[in-house]
Amino acid sequence: MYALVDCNNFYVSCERVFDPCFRRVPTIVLSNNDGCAIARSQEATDLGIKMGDPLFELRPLIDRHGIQVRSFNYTLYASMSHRVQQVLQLHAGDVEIYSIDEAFLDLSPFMASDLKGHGLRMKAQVQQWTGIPVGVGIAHTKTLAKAANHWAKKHPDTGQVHCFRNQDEADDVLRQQPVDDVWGIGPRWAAKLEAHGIKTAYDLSRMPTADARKLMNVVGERTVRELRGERCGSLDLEATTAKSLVRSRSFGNPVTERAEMEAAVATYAARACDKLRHRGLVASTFTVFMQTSRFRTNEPQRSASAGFSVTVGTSDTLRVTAGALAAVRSLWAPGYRYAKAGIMAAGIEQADHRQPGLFEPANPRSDQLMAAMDTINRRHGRDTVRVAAATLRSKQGGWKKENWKMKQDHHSPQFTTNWSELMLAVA
DNA sequence: TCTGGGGTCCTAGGACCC
DNA sequence: TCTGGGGTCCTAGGACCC
Repeated sequence: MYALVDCNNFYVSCERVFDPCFRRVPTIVLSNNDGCAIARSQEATDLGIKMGDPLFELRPLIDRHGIQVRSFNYTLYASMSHRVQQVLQLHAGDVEIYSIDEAFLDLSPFMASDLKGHGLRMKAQVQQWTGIPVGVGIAHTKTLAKAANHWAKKHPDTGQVHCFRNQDEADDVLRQQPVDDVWGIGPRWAAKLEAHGIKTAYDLSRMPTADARKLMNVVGERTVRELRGERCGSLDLEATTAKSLVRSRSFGNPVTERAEMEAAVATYAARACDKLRHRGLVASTFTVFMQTSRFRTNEPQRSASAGFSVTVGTSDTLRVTAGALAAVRSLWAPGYRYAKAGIMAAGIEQADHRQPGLFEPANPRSDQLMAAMDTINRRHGRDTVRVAAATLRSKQGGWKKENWKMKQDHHSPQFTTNWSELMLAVA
């Protein structure tokens, strides 16, 4: 049997652990750039706030109800996620970390015990040790465990833990679950399925596999089989290296000057290279993209991308920045208000497995330079040394304000990872 | 005025190989 | 009059996830 454990309103819950006075106050956490609400407390959901609602539309509601607002604090959430994972390890054979707030557990070592009771004890311990509330779904396939979890969250009488002991118990719930709530069924497929008269998860589970394959693809077919209790996926325990890596941000203010775009893209290129080196990886294809805001429909729109490849994988910030800047210059078209840009790295492989080029000898000086830069920045803080292209000089010779940088006006402290931001108790 | 970021997998079609 | 069979790799587009 598998358990799917998922944290309730995870980002909001993280904020509340360290801000207990706001436990009953409606609270939202914003996306990067303070753009829209991506996590809501139950009280905020009850006020009608939806996932993805833009902040500026919520202003009146925020003022009227004293809604607590927080900027995205990834460092805090990642740290809390790690704590939750450590507790889960104690209650499972194997644990697959599925996302920052979800994990699949192998419960086979506990099959002799009452699994619902096991789930309740696990939930209580996560709550007590980390302060994070979780929901638990238990079933014999991953897709059904997701469905059980969904049910548990919607029905408080379950204690937020629900177990399908057999297929009949699963079917009872699937009959009441809309098809678009099924894990793996997104809005497009849901619309197609509903057009074919398939409205509930149970309807979907009864669909002939050949039809499922035709209407969706092999992924959709697997979902149908899993709903019937046929196991198609097991726990994914291997730490695979990512196949691509993206660094991109929406701008705090629209970018209209090429120099600003160059500084922004150079910054993202450096961040992407930092990440590659941190993971011991190199990449051979880089794609730079820039786009206007699709929401500003009365303005001219543009979305453009251009890339470059290297024969031997690299994570050298200088080299990638040079290529990225050339891409920006080739793509740049004036007269637009750009809202976002970024860089994608692909063709990723382990740095120490990289295939050397016949005409391109290894460059130890590049590795040494990057290592020195990383050491300095680790000790003295990010960007202590950086590529000049990532900065803007004013005419007076000083640094120019970086208007493109994202907004974060409601940032909470890094309670768990930064000595200078620890909570202070005054007796 | 203001609307997130970072991933994965599958399929079809085209180019190429022997 | 008649012109093969069996592959791989790459890319773009479309779907999904959190």
